[in-house]
Amino acid sequence: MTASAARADTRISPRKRAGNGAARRIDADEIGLDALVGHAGYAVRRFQIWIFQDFVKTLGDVDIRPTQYSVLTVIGANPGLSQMAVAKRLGIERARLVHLLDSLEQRKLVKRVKSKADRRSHALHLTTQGETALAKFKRLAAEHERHVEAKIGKENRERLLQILAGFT
Amino acid sequence: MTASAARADTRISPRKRAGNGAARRIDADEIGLDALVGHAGYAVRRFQIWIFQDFVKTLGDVDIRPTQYSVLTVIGANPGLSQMAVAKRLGIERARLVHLLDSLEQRKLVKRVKSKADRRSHALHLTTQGETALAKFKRLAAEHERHVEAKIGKENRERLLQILAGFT
DNA sequence: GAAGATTGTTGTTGACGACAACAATTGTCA
DNA sequence: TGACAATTGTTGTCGTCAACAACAATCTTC
Repeated sequence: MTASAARADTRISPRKRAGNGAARRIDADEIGLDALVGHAGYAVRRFQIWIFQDFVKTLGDVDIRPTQYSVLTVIGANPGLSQMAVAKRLGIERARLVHLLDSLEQRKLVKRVKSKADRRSHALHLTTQGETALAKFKRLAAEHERHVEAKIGKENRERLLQILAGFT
Repeated sequence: MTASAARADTRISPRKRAGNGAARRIDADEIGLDALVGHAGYAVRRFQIWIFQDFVKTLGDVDIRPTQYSVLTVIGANPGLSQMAVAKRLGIERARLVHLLDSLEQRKLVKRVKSKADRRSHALHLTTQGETALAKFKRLAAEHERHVEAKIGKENRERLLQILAGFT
């Protein structure tokens, strides 16, 4: 590929010409993205930021972040799992999970039970307090999910989940 | 919502029962996620991690990360933009953009030109070297995009871009 | 001309992914 | 059985990234 062939994508958009010294004020929404549009990664990143912020805001009162929620959900659905198993399932490094569990255990939502079968590992359980708390978190998470629906549309959300089902 | 109603989602899956002391070995792919499946944010996060890693790997030889690529693309398509304009357009904090541009300027891909019109701001331009480099980056990014197609399917990728078009 | 807003910069904080090293324990296999 | 390799939880470091806060220089507005 030659430089002139590349220049076809790189050429500045015709509707403006800022020049070297900057001329007039330019709004963010009139700046061309060119090749950036059409990149799945960029769209996904922006969407991920939006969805993340809405989750944090919606679960703000209970002070639960997405990763913490995923850990609680998996433990709640599979009591007795080891830290390794949870980390593998969620794609979290086991080193990172240590701090997450430290925090959740400090808040009395999770407890680490020394495993009889394998004395290296811990069996993870929700506390009673953790179970009732998780129930509340799930209600708030469902509310957040409705925000997503309102943003991209009900059918689009379901289609999205279907497309990305292989990554869960 | 009562606690018993919540327990319906929280109940452990019937096909295993780890108990409190851990019993047999459990593979990661047989751990139930329950409510986590059906959360758009979780699926998007996992997908975003995958796509990010593939981008970094595919553009590994030229040592360009997704954010750097987006900055170069926007500057290439809109020469003369201020740092504020680029930051706003890409949803990056202007404080963060400073370091990104420091790195790109050090690699002689971008130059900050003192603006005549507004002496507070810098007009951003690609260097000649930066333009030819960006052309190569775009070829590699296109290759990455083909990886995405191979992963989720051509039509699913296009559908995804369509659904998320509002966030770009 | 004074007051307020904007731009680029520096710094801090915290979440997060990646990696390396370590002790305790378990598994393997010669 | 005993030596060696693998696993588990932990600690630590490093770099990326979002979110703030503060600041000097400059522009805008009245």
